[in-house]
Amino acid sequence: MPLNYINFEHLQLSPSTFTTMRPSHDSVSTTTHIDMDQSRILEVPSSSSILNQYHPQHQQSQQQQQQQQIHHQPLPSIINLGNSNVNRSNSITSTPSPQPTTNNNNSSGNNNNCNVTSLPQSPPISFQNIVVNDISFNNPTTTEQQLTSPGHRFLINNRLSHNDIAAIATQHPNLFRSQQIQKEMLPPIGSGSGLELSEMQHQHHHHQSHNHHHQQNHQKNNDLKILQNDMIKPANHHQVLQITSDESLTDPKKALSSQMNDNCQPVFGGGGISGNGNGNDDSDERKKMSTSFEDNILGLNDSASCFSYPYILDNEMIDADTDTADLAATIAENNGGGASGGDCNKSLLENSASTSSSRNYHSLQNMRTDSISSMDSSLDLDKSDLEKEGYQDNASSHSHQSGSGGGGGGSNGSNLNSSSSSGGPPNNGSSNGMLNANNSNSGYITLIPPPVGGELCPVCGDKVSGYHYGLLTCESCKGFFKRTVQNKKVYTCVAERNCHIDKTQRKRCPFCRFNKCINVGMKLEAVREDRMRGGRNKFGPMYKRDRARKLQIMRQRQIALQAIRTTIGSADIKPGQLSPNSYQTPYNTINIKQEIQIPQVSSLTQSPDSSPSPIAIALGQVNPNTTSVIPTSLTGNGGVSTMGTTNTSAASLGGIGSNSGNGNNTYEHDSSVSLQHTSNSKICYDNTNPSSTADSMSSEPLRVSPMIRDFVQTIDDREWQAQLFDLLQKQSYNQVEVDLFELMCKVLDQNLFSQVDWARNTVFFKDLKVSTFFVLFFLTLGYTFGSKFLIIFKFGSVTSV
DNA sequence: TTAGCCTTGAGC
DNA sequence: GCTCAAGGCTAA
Repeated sequence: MPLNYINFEHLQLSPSTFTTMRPSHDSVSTTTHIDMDQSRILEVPSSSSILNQYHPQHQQSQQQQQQQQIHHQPLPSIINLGNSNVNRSNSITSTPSPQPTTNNNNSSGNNNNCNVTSLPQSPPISFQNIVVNDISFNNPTTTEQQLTSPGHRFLINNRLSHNDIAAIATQHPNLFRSQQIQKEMLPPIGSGSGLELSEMQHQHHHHQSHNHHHQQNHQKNNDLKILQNDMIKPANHHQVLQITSDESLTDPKKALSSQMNDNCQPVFGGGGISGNGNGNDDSDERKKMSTSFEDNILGLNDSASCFSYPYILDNEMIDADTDTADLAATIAENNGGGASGGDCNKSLLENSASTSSSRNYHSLQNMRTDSISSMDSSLDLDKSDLEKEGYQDNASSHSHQSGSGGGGGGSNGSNLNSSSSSGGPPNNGSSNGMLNANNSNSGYITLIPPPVGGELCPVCGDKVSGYHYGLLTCESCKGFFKRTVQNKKVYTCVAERNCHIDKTQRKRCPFCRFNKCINVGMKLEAVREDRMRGGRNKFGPMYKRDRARKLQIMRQRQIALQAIRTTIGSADIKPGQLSPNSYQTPYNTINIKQEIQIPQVSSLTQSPDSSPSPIAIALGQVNPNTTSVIPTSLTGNGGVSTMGTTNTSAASLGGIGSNSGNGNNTYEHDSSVSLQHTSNSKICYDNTNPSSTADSMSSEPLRVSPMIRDFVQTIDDREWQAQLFDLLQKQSYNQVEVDLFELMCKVLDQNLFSQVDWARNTVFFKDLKVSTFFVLFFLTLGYTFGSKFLIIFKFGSVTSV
């Protein structure tokens, strides 16, 4: 029996949609209007919101007044798009949280996370929630309708605590060479970049009826509505929504430039909202679930029926991300290729959050070269391979074993979860989750899997209990998400909608919690409209691939790390020298950790691991609002031009510079953000048009941080430098923030696998057993790459090498 | 309302 | 038959 899903595609706007729950306390509330004609978000007192709904003229009048009031304001962050399907004569009204009137630090652990808080003029950096704008893609076939789908912005919860950052700054001064950056890197307690969701408008769509069961359980709740448009209210009092021009819609770079302006804040306003009177009879008004990317491409289309739902979120972009990742995985698998580098063992990081399911994979895909492919194919182990070597997919078996008797030994002793669960730091050596160098006769290299139980919920940091609604979450967030969606609950944040959500505070602000759920990738459509129990849904294959992907990524990274270890010698690198004491993890904890903690981020062309890291953001490499690379320029010779700074968000974030010193930035080349324009049923992907990337790359100046620049400049190997440049160019085009360590790992991986591939096919090695081959190879590699490793560790603030 | 545990059932 | 991600139940 097909499962039924909530369909977010077809929404109807009705007065009831705009009914909202008022805050429990008496506070000032405002209403955000999105005037699709004027491309503005306006805020008026909420008391008029309903009136506006029934009296458009009144609303229009108010809008005009508001516009007059705010016209003097410089255009702030421009992010969102309306849906072309929406009758633009309709003004959409939402009731955001009350405007703060008093100052109350609410994210430092006090018990009231929703106290009214004043809005700072320039919100400080928060590493709790970072708005990441998704990257658009250059697809000339994208229709306007597709392009006017929700703006694709994301929040990533990188979960670097303030203490983390402080520790990093202390122990890795090289990462914080700029005093300004250091200053910015230490966010004031209680600060937080708000999170805002882009939303879209939908028209009510005629429903398709589907036969289904369990209709008796439908909850026909016409009163409770989730006004996710609450989320769209910018932190700034006078945010302006701008419907991006057609030009910007079709050109991600121009879209970017249209979205950035001098008043960029860590929080952006959202776009249009959708409403649904929800007067639908669920039994009759079934809707065909929107065709997801996976449905179209991967043939996973379920004949799901859905009911309309009053809130529209950016879930489809998350779908797109995941699905794209799936596609990428599929393509890679079909090509016999895999990925280089990849994730590290998550359980190394006791405090890490859950892993992005596909993030690293994408980066690996970007890294892949032909020379890697053959090697990848040899390393591309499927689940059966892993199990053959003693690995078990603990996501499914919850059994963690080291294979082949290597590592820490025993059936469970070597997995990192054991060390993690014991409260102590992970073991060093082969049992610490890195590659187990035990080369069995089969040629497989034993790896130690990342236990699901060791991962943390990306929403609250609690223990993950499994895949729930699209990603690994804890049981409580699963239930919370389910209750919210099923019951169409309306939440209101009485603070700034950027409440910190963790295990201890997750109850305090359901609005922000749900917001976070959405932004980390929980999928609304995974909640069954018909409440049917049991069974599987369409995400099953995605979960499966995600697991396999993680295993593969982890494995490849471990191989690379093992190469480093073999080359340099593990005795020379002590974990304590490589990571903050607070984590006691080997290798570059900072980057690995951040990489792990960044949850699913939607992307079509960018790799998920391209999400800006907190370090990078703090370093000014990216604009957390826009995923933009701070527009320093790197030429092929490593030249940098840092132009004048302005009061852009980048500058406010300690950015190195901007591309314009006139204070009137257009960010013409700072093409970090564009809206990922999709619609539920018409998702446009450009995976088949690599030329567009190449074309743009050739004309696009390279923008990287000074640290990256220095790194590249330091390399004396021209070939290697060229490779780096190529990578930077690709990532720059793809709006990918270039993380230093990630970059180094990628290059290292690329070189490693290239050399492995080369060596494997040489007359000297090809007849050797795999195990023997690796031993000899790594010895050779150590000689060849020695200097490069030194460079890497030098830049990784490892001074003892 | 939350969150831990239980039941269910499609997919393998 | 097993897995596991859905929804349901219920004590707190």
